[in-house]
Amino acid sequence: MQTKYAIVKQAIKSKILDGTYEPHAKIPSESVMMKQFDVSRHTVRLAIGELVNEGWLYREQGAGTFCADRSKHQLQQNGMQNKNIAIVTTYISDYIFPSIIRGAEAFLSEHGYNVSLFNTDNNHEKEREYLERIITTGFDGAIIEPTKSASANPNINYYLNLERLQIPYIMINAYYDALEPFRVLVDDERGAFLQTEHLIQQGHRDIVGFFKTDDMQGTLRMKGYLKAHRENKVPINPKHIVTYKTEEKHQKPIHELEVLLDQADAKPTGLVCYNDELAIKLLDVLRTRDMKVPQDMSIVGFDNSNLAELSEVKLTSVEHPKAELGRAAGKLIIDLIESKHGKGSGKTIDSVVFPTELVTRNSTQAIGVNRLEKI
Amino acid sequence: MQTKYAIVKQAIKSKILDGTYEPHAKIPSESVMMKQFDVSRHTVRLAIGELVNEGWLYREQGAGTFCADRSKHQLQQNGMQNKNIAIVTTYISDYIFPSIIRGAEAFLSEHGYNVSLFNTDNNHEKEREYLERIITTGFDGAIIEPTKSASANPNINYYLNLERLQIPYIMINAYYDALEPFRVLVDDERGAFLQTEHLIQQGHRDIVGFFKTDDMQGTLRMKGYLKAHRENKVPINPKHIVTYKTEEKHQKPIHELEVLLDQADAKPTGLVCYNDELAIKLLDVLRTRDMKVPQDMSIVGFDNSNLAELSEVKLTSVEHPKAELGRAAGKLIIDLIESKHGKGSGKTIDSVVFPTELVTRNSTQAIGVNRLEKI
DNA sequence: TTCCTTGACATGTTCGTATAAGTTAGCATA
DNA sequence: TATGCTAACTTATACGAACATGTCAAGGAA
Repeated sequence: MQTKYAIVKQAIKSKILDGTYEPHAKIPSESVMMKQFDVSRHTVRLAIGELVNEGWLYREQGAGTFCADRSKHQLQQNGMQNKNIAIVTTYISDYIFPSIIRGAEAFLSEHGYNVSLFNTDNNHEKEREYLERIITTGFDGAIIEPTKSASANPNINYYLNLERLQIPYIMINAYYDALEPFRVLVDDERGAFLQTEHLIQQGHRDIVGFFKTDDMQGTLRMKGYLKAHRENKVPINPKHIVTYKTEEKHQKPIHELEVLLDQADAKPTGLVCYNDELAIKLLDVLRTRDMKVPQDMSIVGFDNSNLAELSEVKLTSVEHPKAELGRAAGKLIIDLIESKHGKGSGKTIDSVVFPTELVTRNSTQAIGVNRLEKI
Repeated sequence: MQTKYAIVKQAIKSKILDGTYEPHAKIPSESVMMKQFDVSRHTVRLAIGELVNEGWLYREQGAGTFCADRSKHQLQQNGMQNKNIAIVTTYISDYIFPSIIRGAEAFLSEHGYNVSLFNTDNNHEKEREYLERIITTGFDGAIIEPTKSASANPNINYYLNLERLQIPYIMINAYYDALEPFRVLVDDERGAFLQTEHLIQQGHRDIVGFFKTDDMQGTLRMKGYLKAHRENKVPINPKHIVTYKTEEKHQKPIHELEVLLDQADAKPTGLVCYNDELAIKLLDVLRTRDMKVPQDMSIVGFDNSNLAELSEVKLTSVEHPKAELGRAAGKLIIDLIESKHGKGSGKTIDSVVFPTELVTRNSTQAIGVNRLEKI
């Protein structure tokens, strides 16, 4: 879509889908749109004309153009009679996401639902596009991993419109606080608390924490890291907190670690990592400097992914239920859909928070042992 | 009807109905009509535009406007409401499959298709269940990774039924020979040939090949392994071919390697692996025996997955296009769907075979170096 | 109060013009 | 003969202007 009329058309359609224009409400006149979009009337008419043809709007000469009421026809118009559920995630092919999706797919398939996948690349624009598609295609429910969950979401109207249209949705891994959605999560704060306390109990004092802070998980994990220090009365060196955004994940943490290793004072002896993916990357940095893990440095990962056991250094990590989380999400969305139809009215439906526990392997070591070996 | 564009519209419609304009015949160009009816081009376009919307005509930029074939119009109304494509794979969450799916999802999403996922767990029963679902739900096309592609498929009737119902499908990674489907593949035989020849050229003679032989890829890769020996006139020790089935992948190859390492004669110096996943597992076996890679043993993987660079030993491996393969599959199925509706009738549609190449890293070494270091 | 006029504003129709982009046939080149 | 390029023709997009026609509510006339 790069033509002007297509842009105008999309803008109008979006406002219909996110509920700005309610059924039978009048939309701005052609001349108003002309100024708004800075295009000629012809272009506006072309855009509106197509939307009228597609049934989104209707015109009344002399009165204006109005939003059509699609709710009555929606069921018949869209051919998907069967049970369909959309899964919207940030990165379907990376890291632990395939396992989560697999868990949900398995459960939903068993119960006769088709699963459609949408990948946002952590991009709000794409998220919006897919929410539009979910509304127009007539899905029965959606499992959504929020995009950039630490910041406010510009698509909040779409979620509210989902509620108005009675399409159940749940969020996994994180959620937008303002919506208070049903959700399936891991106890991230507690997980990071365990990561950090594990190192503190082994005598580490200079512990660097690496956190991706554009999503909710990262900020909660940072909170857990801080809490572990506070409760154990270990002072925190502000330099030892490294935050980064998704776009920076390939460079910034690596660079920051190298800076920290180069400095003379308060050299870190332990690393708390946002996830295993990062831990493996940092491991590579240490390898190039001939630092041995765990003798010279302890590392704790998060998610207990398959990466944790692949390398010669098996990572101590925090368990992430992955497939079970996916299953739980599948179960929750089905419960919501069926309770909507009054089938399982007796059930209590609740969000799920998985507890976390530490899986100890050989990437961490008490700091005393470290010293003994050096002597 | 007294407006000018209505008069023009009616005049054109009459000529369609009385047969002056036959189906697929070109109608006079806009500029000709301008003169004929003595109206502006805009008026002509308005008249034609409405007829296009009503399905009487279709326009092709650069070529002209043509009379539609109304006889086929009814078919389209039944099937084509939403654009839905099914992807059926053996293991959606493991290894390189997420990347392949991601590639296909990206391409299909860009082109307005919804992607539904089905996971067979390499199980014919499940495959059958999903094929039924694809037929009954009314998908527009399917991308299928065949289950146990080395053996005959009990669901062949379902595939034939797809053809009868004119639901296009393609196969990826492997295919059932009897069906001769459109397909997107990697040149597996050539890939394994490169793996093996690489070791032979470095002086290795006792090369063990590990192949999963319940799918087509494994049998083709074994063929490439044999061919490389034959063409380079290196005799093959039958003990040095290890075959296994999917269910055995966690035990049998590991066990067989240990047996081979324990025996006295013809000790292997190189390992050709079915894929990187196996290579990493075998690497762990060598670690427990304190054998060093590549000094004591050379290993070649297949697929150039992300596993290849994670460990301290970076794997030499054969490139697998993964995401590009997914994209190509997406493109192929869209071409098939659209050619069915007569849109891109001119295109030539063909299966795709990606060439393979070896990516050399430090898991392989010339055998001469090996001996020198030992002395 | 009721009815009618009227002006503001909405969409509907029609003209004109310009540039962009895709298709095709035929010409020129190898 | 085959290939590549160009020119001519087609529809696609976009701007601007003018006038027609239908709606509606405010305000004056009956």
